[in-house]
Amino acid sequence: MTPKDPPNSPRAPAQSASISIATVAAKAGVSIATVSRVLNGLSSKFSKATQTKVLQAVDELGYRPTVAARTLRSGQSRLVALLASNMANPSMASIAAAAEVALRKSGYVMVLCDTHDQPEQQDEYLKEMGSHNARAVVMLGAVDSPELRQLAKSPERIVFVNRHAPVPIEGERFVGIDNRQAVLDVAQWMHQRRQSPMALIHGDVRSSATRERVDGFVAACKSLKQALPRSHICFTPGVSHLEIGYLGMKQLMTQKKPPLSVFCTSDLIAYGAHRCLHELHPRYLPLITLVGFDHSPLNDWIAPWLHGIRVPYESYGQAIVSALDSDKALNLLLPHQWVNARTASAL
Amino acid sequence: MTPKDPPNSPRAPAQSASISIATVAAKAGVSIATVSRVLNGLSSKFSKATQTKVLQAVDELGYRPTVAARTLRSGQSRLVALLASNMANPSMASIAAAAEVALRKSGYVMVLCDTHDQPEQQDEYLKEMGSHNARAVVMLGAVDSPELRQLAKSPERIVFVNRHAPVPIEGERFVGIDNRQAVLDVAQWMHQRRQSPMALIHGDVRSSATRERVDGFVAACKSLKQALPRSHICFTPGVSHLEIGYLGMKQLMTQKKPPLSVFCTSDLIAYGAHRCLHELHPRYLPLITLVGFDHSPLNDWIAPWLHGIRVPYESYGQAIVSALDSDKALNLLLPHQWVNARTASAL
DNA sequence: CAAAATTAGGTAATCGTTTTCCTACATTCT
DNA sequence: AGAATGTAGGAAAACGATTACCTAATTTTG
Repeated sequence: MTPKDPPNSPRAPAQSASISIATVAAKAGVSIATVSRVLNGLSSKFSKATQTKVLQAVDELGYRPTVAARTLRSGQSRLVALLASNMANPSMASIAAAAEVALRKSGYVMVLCDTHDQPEQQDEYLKEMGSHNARAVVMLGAVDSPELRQLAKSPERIVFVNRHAPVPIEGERFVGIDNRQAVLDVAQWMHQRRQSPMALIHGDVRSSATRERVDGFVAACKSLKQALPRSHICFTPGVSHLEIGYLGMKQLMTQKKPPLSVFCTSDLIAYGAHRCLHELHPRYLPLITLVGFDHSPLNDWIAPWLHGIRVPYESYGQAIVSALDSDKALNLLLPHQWVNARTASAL
Repeated sequence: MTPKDPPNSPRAPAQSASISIATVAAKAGVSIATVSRVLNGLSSKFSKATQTKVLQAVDELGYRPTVAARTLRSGQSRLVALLASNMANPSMASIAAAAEVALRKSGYVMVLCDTHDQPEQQDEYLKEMGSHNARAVVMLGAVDSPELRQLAKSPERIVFVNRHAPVPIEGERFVGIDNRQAVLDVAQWMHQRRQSPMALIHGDVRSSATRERVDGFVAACKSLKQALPRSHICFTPGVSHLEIGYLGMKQLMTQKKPPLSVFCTSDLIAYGAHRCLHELHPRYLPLITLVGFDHSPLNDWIAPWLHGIRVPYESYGQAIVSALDSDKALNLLLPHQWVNARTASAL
């Protein structure tokens, strides 16, 4: 037997005098349970005097509850995962930034994940968040996947942003804008300018947001009796939005009558279209009106030639929190806004 | 005594058949401890046969360990916090995206926090991450604060990116580029073009990265015998980089001899300078060479007129992980690159 | 004024892991 | 052959909170 106990008993890994709820309880002269109740605001369970004592002890010790213990016991955490389909897109980054601030203000902690629009990645993250007991998942561009369908059974734990759920789910919490109204605004504005022919370059319609914009724009043109031939609707699958814009514009310029105004379903597409004109058809640059969709704050600085719909990304944060805390289905459509280009001619 | 036990024992809150390590142990016919050992790769503690049994049970049940329990017991988590000083800056967003991918690949989970460059916010986040037992904190633009000094005592738990620690700390893990060499490259390039006079618009020098760029550029000019009068060095405190650029350029254009080439210590500053020229002095636009610093991928599309240093943000992710896993101080300087503007004249 | 209800707070079980002891063989060394 | 070492795995003690249950004192009610 070796009962000799060396002076340094390295039982705790590296626990430098970690203060737990027990420390607080001892200092305040109450039980652990009482401390917990005070901290969780379980009123009618403690007196004013006790509360003061406890809070003072907490303050003096600089105590903060261990998240892991709380999560383990209660089965709930303050973690909220934001699954974005593509963080390279500035509009997603804007939403992520806004969400982070708003979630933080409501006491949540945001975990950022980039799914790259791939179901496998998305599932991996969803599982991961499950084992973290995440309070909820904010889907910023969801794709269909097994885990998502599984999770959809508790819709209060998902918020869909911009893009609707890939399969209809009951009790969906949604945050976005009224795409159909927005593209109607666009079509009317373009129609009034009488810059025919018009054209459309769009992204992948598997995204509900893009689908709404495309369908809505086509329908609006029809109802305005504004021509929009098939040849003037462009989409290139499998490439980035920037390239979709570039290739789309390139194709449009081969038409007999090149368009005088082009609606792009995202700003990135419009950037691409602009680059194409700039590189290949600089003389057309001042003649062709480009209309985008998103209008990130950076546009004013680096794309002053771009008209478009401004999506109020800065208010998405609060909206996401509202959707999260809602106890029933919610379809939160935030107000969009038409924005004229700052410079008349293309830069 | 009340030994009557009603059929429904609602002890567990809402635990819909949650499978724990015990479930796996039962299914595999081994003890809980063994399952844990297999899962954690504690070899020489189980046989090949047992391993197979356990892994099969895990697979069949789709078991995933509860993170909270693991964290609580071991005192360590896989959480890594990324504290960014300003997520609205695209270069920060790039780094965040790259870091997320690399951290994920190494089994970490990234939590994103925006400190807005404020010490109080930073401290709040640092405390929060403490109570989450975060494995480490990645400081993307640190400011001095009490908690940071506290945390600096365990330097293996911090990685500084781009901006060095506000106070010198022993064993600092750093990831960035060689700013002095980069601005030397810039100065030489500008000098060779003989587009005098030259000017400099810079950001807040409280950031070590900016300070290195400013000092380095001034020193390089001196050693090249290239004039750079005081009046051609601009900085406006308290506003965004975009505005720093705008106001700086505006001021420069009031000089007797306006500069023909301007170095901006960040791309955003260059954007601002460009907007100023475009709005107020369009005729100078083709004459003045703008040089930026960062060169986000978007530049090729929307700022083809901009020269500058390309910072390899996409490789920051791996570098951050290396710094994190390093057992000693580390100063990781990634290779930068000079990039010419894609278009000769300003767009 | 007795019964009922409310308030205040302590005790101990519990969440799901990891990890420290053990024990029991099997193998290798002297 | 006996001792030492190594391998395989079980039992049970943590980790630090939350919360169900209980008791006792106080207040309200009929």
